[in-house]
Amino acid sequence: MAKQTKHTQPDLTALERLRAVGLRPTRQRLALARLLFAQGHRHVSAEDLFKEAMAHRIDVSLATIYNALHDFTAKGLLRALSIDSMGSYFDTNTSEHHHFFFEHSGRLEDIRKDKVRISSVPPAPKGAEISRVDVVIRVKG
Amino acid sequence: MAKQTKHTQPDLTALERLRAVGLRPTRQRLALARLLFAQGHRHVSAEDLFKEAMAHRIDVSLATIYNALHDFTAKGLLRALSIDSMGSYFDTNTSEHHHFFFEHSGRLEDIRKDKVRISSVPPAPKGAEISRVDVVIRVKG
DNA sequence: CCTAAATTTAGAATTATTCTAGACTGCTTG
DNA sequence: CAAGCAGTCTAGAATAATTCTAAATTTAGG
Repeated sequence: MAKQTKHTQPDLTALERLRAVGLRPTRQRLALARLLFAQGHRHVSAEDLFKEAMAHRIDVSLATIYNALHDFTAKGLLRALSIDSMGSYFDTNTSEHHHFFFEHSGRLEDIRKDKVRISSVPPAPKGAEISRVDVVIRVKG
Repeated sequence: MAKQTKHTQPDLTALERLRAVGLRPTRQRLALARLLFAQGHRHVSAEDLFKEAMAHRIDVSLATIYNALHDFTAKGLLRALSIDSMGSYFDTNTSEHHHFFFEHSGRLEDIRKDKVRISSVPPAPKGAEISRVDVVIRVKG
């Protein structure tokens, strides 16, 4: 129970996480980071996080939620997802992985990278470089 | 030049397409279908199509553009895409295929199905059924 | 033609997100 | 530790994409 990959560091405190990426550990960023990374991996929208913060009596504005989500994403603490229209989601799992998307509920579920084998992809168009391959398995039912 | 798959029927008129899926061929649906399916496969936003219609002196409201895009999608004439946040796109290619997504420009490019080989996917969660597997290859540069 | 049901439309309303400008705060320095 | 500045936070206005509403129009059928 000591092994950690580059992308899974459950033991880091919110403060350590912010310091590690060079984000100033302000009161609100610390509080939000604690909410986001306390539990296992999650997919949250700005509104979700805002409500959660309110429930925890954390006084933070919606604008700050957006700022923090974007800052965290820019620094690699989160990964932005946009699978269905209307609304972005942020994934606390920044490691390489894929998703199930439940069409009726809009819910997302992680799929471990090794569960999907992509044995061939086309070469990147000239001048371009592949930055990521995202697989979304849409399910109904 | 006679072969056609279920999903590629370049010779159909707009009228035939609408009739085939049971949509009433109104003046505006016909005009929009002509714009959408005249040329090769495309990725258009509501705003794109609206501007294109205006350029062609087609008098249609933006609300109707949205209605038509959604109706066409529901009937399988289009496929909805949402890869980056802000803005949905509609793909005139409804056959099984994937996409390149150019991160800096936001442009999409189709990838033929056979160019991507997915040799294993996880089983659908119990009670669910896989409806589609979407692969997006994000490229930068 | 006449009617009923479907469609279109202008404009208001919603929703998600970003922007603005001023107030506040964390960090560095003296 | 006080001072100051850059970075951050916030309320509220502003934008942008999309949906809704209710009325006017059009299509399909007899």
